[in-house]
Amino acid sequence: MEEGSLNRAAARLRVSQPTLTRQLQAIEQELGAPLFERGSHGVLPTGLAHHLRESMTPVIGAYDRAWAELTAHAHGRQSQIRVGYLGLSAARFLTPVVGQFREIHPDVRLWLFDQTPGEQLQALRKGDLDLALIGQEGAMAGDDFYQQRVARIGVIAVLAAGHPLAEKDTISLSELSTEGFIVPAESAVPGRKLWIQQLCRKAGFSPQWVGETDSVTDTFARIAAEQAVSLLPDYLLQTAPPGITLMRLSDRCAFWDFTLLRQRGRLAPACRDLIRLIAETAKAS
Amino acid sequence: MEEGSLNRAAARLRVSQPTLTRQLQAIEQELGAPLFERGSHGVLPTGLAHHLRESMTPVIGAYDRAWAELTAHAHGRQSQIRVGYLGLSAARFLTPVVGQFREIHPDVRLWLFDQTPGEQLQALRKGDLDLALIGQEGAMAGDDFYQQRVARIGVIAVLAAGHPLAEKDTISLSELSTEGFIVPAESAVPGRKLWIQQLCRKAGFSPQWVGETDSVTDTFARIAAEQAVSLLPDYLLQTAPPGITLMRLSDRCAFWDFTLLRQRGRLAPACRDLIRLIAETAKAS
DNA sequence: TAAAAATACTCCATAGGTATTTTAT
DNA sequence: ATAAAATACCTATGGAGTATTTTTA
Repeated sequence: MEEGSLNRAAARLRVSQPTLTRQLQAIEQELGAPLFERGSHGVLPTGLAHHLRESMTPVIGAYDRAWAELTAHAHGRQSQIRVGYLGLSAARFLTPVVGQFREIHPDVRLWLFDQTPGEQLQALRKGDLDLALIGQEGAMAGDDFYQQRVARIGVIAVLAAGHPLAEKDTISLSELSTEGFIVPAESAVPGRKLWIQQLCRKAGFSPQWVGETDSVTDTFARIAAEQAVSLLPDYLLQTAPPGITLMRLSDRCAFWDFTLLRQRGRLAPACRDLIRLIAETAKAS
Repeated sequence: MEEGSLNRAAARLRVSQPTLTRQLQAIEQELGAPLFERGSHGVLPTGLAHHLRESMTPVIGAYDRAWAELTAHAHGRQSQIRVGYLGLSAARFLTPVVGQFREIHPDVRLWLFDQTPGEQLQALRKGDLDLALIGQEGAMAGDDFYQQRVARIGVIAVLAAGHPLAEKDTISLSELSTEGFIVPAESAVPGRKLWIQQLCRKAGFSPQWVGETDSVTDTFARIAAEQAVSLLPDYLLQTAPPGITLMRLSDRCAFWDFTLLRQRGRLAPACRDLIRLIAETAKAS
């Protein structure tokens, strides 16, 4: 269209004139109507040619931009990192890190998403997250993602305030062997039930399940109401609501691992730095 | 990504597994980073693969929609017709046609653009119009577009109200041979000057130019001020402002052709119908 | 008749298939 | 040991080039 001549256009495109003729004929045949009218003066565009240019130019532009973004990403120059975290817990590691990271990589945008472990895993699987700061539940991800332990923390027992054991100074896991356990639903906190099960087995008993809940709040409510018990990582120690007693377990083998999951594939420098900062902060705390 | 296995994906895509492996390797090499991690369990997508899908899906969608629109157009099923017209004149032909057209093709959207002849030609060249309802200026388009005469109308002389000739009952072109002519600029009304020149030559003289203007209003103003003259198509007969006298020329060979220009290429049925309606209306008037 | 596009014909690159090997669990 | 991906090797199609013919102003 710009040259008005297949010969000139072919020269500009570095192909021979017959080649361009054939390419044009192929498109015209596929479309079912001519794109140019030919004459001894050259070629003149039809209305269809104008429409083709009008509608395809933005598509090609979008493709080029997308491809450029992809190659940049592939070469480790990514413009954003999306991190999922568990509001109640990870803020402890994450908050101080954000500022440090911004200093090292001011041009990389950091997105933080406060999500339940279940949501984090789902987001990782959809590709909506690059990193997930997840708890013990990370083990559930199996080999779907790269894992790295960030910190190992203690375990607390959740008891109704009026529970006999709540009077004691310390508590060990085996003392809970006859209690009824309540766990969050698998969809909300995948692997929590399994983790409790494994802890109890190490303590020599098998837990007795009396119910599933949808949230931490709900768990507390039912424990208070039904005199049941549960186990939690100890970052929740300060959050006991009225009617609930939280007690650190004395067992040395009872722990909870803070895990960082990341998308498979090459690790971009910016992402590597972020992970390093998080790990250092976690180790220090 | 959906199958989690090159074998299954290859089966779904109706190609062999080695073919898919090679295609994947080609893209990975071009990108510079792997899209999948391979194992004896199948393949698992990297973050890059998620990004690729995320960014390319809308591009492919846009391409498919654009191509569908183009093939529809190529097969004569166009969803719109864009018509440029000269407000002062073409409304006469166009207004009654719009309603009739809507009855025949209720699904085809009609866009009407009030433009000067110069703008119309430019829009046609850019592909922004499908049809242009243009005056004598259409002849200037040469062979760039398909032409069709719609109506042949008379010519009027433009005189200052106090001009000696303005007193007469009729006027012929040859009586203007000693007058000074004013024409709109070539950019605004291409070919107007040439048309007047040819008319005068038929009447046996060569016009004397005394100026160029930017618009019809401007032309009237300068004619009134400088006692100059000009020629116009007779659809402007009723529009004489104060201080200006418009008189129909008696010469039978002085006429002005109303021309319809259309984009090159196949004529869609809807467009053909529209042109037919315009031609019929013009003939009747 | 001259400029431009279309065709004829040839060649080679590449995409695809089959058979086989390598790898990882 | 088995399932899955990678490789080796071969074939055929299609895209590109050169030389030539056809077309039209």
